[in-house]
Amino acid sequence: MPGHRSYALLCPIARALDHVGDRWSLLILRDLHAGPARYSDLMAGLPGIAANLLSARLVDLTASGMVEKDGAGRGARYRLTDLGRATRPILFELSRFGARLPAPAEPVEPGNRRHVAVTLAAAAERVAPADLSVRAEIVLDGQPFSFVASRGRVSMEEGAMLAPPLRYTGRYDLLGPVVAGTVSFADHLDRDATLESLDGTDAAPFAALLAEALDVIGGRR
Amino acid sequence: MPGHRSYALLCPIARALDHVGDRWSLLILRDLHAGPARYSDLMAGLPGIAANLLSARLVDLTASGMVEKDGAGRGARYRLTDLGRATRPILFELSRFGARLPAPAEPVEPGNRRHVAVTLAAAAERVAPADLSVRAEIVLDGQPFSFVASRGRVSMEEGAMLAPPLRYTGRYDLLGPVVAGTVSFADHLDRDATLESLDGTDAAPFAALLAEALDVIGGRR
DNA sequence: CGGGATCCGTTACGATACTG
DNA sequence: CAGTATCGTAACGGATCCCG
Repeated sequence: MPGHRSYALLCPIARALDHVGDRWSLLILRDLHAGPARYSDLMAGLPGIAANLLSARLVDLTASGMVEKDGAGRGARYRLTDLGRATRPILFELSRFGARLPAPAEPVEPGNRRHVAVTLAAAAERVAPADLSVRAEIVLDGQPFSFVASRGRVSMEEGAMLAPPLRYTGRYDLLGPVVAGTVSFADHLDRDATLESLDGTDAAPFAALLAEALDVIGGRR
Repeated sequence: MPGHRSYALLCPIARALDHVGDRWSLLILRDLHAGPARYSDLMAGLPGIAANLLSARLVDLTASGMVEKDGAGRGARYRLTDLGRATRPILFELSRFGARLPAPAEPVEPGNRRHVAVTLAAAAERVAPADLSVRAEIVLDGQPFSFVASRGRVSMEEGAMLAPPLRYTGRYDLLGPVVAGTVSFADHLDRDATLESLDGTDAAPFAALLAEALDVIGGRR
């Protein structure tokens, strides 16, 4: 709510946009869905944002009760509250819609891969069987995430996993054709990525879950 | 894409926001989900928007392929394309999130009730059995909508229905407590609204669908 | 050096007035 | 009725500076 430029309508959509509709707000939330982050982590994931804007948005989101600040000074971290986590379906649907749109001519490279976490976790949760339990590390362009599915819930947070049973290693840009449906996930695993079992666990259920999640993102399920 | 201030990122969320993230864009789409509308209809549903902004947004949304213009001059109408209709899940999730937030102190009254259509239709579709067929007129604050559920799909468009089998008549503001869960839908029908069968059709399935849809909006399902 | 705050030129927004 | 034109104001974006 910067400068109190509010829609002030009865409609819940307008109310939501009063809190998350400002420029950068949803992208900041997107990054925070990958776990707590420092100011500079967020800067790295949001190419083009001005420092004052990031500050202002973090203040706004905190005032709205969606973000909390842990600590102060050098090691301060921002994390989502429960209300902030409730934005996941919004981000997920934005992601599905965005997948239908043509890619921009000159994409800027973000400095990290945090942005994939929301989309992939939410998509996987749409198709995860309630009786499936998976722990796996996902490494994208060298950046590790810990992926956990359990009782129909899926989370994906930035950071290496302790003793992961499974590990997917690949490049973010090579997932694009899989999402678009022009390359099958099986072919992707053959040619462009690796999926290893580190303790003998069967990798097939995890692979199937990823394949279905990418179908969801691509709008094929 | 006003002034081409684009996020230009690889992330599909950023790509989506490049097309629908500008101020007013999602609220314009929201109104158009209730059916084609003239310029002045949209102005009435968007209190506070400036005329030049509405013009500019309609141009942007048309350029993005989400909106089409029918006719020219006095009777021109704007309508959603298939791509524009694909924004419904985004609006629906925004609506569910907005329902969790405190209502603004001084809500401005919009000049029409078009904004309810997306939310109610999307919510009803979440719970509509595939074998349920319902045609009903919904009149909110005197404004009629035609509500149709069939084969698991639900639509709700502004405008009176031809020979409706059922008719719900009520006030928008009195639905708030039902969404919030403080008043049951049954009590709402008893005290605050009317539900009539105009040709002997059983109103119960329609009532049950509405009740469940309001639960969905309120986050209880 | 990370985590911001300050300053300033540019861009978008919002209100009103005006035109076909 | 359906917009366009104008203009003051507010927000954004980049750079620089400050503070621990």
